[in-house]
Amino acid sequence: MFDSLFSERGLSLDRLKVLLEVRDAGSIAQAAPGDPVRQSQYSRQLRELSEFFGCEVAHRRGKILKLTAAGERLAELTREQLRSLDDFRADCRQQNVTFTLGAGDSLIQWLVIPKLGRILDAFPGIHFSTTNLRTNEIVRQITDGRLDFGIIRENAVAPGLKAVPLGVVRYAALVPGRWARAKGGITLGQALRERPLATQTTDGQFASGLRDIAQQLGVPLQAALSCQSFPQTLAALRTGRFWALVPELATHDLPPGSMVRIADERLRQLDREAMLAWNPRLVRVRPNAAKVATHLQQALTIH
Amino acid sequence: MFDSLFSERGLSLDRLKVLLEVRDAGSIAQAAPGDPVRQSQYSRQLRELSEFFGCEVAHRRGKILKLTAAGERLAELTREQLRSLDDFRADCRQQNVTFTLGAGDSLIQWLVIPKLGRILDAFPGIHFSTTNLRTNEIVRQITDGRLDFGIIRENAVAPGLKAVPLGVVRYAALVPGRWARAKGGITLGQALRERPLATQTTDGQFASGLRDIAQQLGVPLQAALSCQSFPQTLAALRTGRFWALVPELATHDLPPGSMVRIADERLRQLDREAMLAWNPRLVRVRPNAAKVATHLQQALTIH
DNA sequence: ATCAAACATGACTGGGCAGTCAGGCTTGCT
DNA sequence: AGCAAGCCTGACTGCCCAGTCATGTTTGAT
Repeated sequence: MFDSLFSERGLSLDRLKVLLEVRDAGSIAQAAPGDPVRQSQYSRQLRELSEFFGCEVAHRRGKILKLTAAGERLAELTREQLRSLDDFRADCRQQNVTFTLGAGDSLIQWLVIPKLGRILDAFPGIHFSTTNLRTNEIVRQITDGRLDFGIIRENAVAPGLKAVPLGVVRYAALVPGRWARAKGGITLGQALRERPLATQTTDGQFASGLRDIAQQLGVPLQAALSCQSFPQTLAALRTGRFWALVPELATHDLPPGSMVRIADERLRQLDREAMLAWNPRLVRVRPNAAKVATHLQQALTIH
Repeated sequence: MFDSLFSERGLSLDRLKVLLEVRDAGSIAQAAPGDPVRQSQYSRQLRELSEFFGCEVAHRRGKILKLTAAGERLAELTREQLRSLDDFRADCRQQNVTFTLGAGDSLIQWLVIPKLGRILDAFPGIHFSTTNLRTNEIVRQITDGRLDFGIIRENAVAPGLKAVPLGVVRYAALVPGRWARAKGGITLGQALRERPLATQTTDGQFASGLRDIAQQLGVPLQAALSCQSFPQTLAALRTGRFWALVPELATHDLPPGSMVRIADERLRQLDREAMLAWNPRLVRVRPNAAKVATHLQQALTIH
């Protein structure tokens, strides 16, 4: 199909553009004012178009070159085509101002959303859509292009993906302030043994780490309240009836002094390195994607 | 205008055509069946289109590549554009099956028209349009592209034009048969001195040559009937009341024996070399023009 | 687990073309 | 006649890209 258009040389978008420029300017000289070099190139390119289409697109009338009727038609046809391509490209770029970002629910709530304001300030017209996903699903969707960015664990980065570190996500063990004041303090072991625990149970790696800690303390792990997300555990904590383990980032949401933090080095076992990941194709295909990635890394870095 | 389409690489008609081929075939593998070399090229070109437009035009779904919605739109847009260009080109070629040929009236009547049948047989679909013009006007119109071919004098060929010889146009002095039979023959001098002459007076060079001959014979030149064209002089000859000088080619139009030819070597001074001329751009721009030129030369050659 | 199909990517080559340089020709004005 | 503007053409260079070679990765079927 359309093979005859490609079996001969002489047709190119550049040449068609020159035809359009000459038509709009009125002559080669006016299309390339004071530039004999471009003037000679334009002359040649118009001739090549004439030879390709088998009709003159312009002819000399005195000193001045004028487009023929056929040349005028070709120029208008070209204008429509270049406009369509330009509009299509602009449309792509318009639609592609929304970047999608997947992360765990708590990271979205306490890391991403608080910082997105700064990112949007830096990129007027850019939008984000966040998606609450598990790490393995994030990896899958980034790989096949359904997700632009994701925050995943360091050890989940797949080959082929680009990832940069965001820092360490830490967890804090909090108990209601009045519990701690009544007893003059409470240890992690005491809390696990004696107090009702509200904990997030859907994150396999977190749950596994918590089991390890309980085992090290020789204490059975029994959640009084199993929650699906850390925001839910924080809500439980606020009732004053439970203690909880929550991301360090979430502690900023609590009134100062309302909770007391249990200090225990074993909690470091729950720490995880968070990475911002994306598909390298993204930055090749999408305008601004590389800059957005850079800004995301800066803004989302955990201190 | 449209500068952004040309300031970045990655857009070309070839690539757009590949997109269309992949869309119509359903996959790269089907667009390039059993051809890993073209398969890898197509893959690359689709990626370059994606990078240029800032959106994926295709994505991998399992083993198979599928065009995205954007890719489908771009493919359809491409189809329209290539069709427009193809139609425009076909239209040019359709319209440009008419070649224009200018010559003197007598040459058109006695040389061109009788031979055009053979030319048209060789080029089905080709048309001619003849125009009665003077040599200098023929030269002018060929030069600025308003005329495709012309039959001109050898000494009128302008630099820049292409010309091939057609042979010598000769002129014959004919008198009504009964005049010659009554006197037992008649010389050119006698005819000029004693008999009413019908002659063509608009061709400067011919008239000038005739004056020269009369002067050589010491006879005043007085045309009894001044005609604008040789067909008119032939008509006058047919009345039996005039003798005339007409192109040798025209004698084939007369009934055998109706006229008697005056033999005189001085008539050779009226001979002229006829050339078929055209603008070299014609054969570059117009399909078939080179072949048509060749056939014209062969068909119109004077023996 | 193995294999073939489908696609992707690195690297290289040669041709085409944009861009450039130099100079010439034609036209129109003075 | 002389000159400048507008256009044309030969020739050259370097870059881009189509085309190619080789190989790798992913996916789906067996």
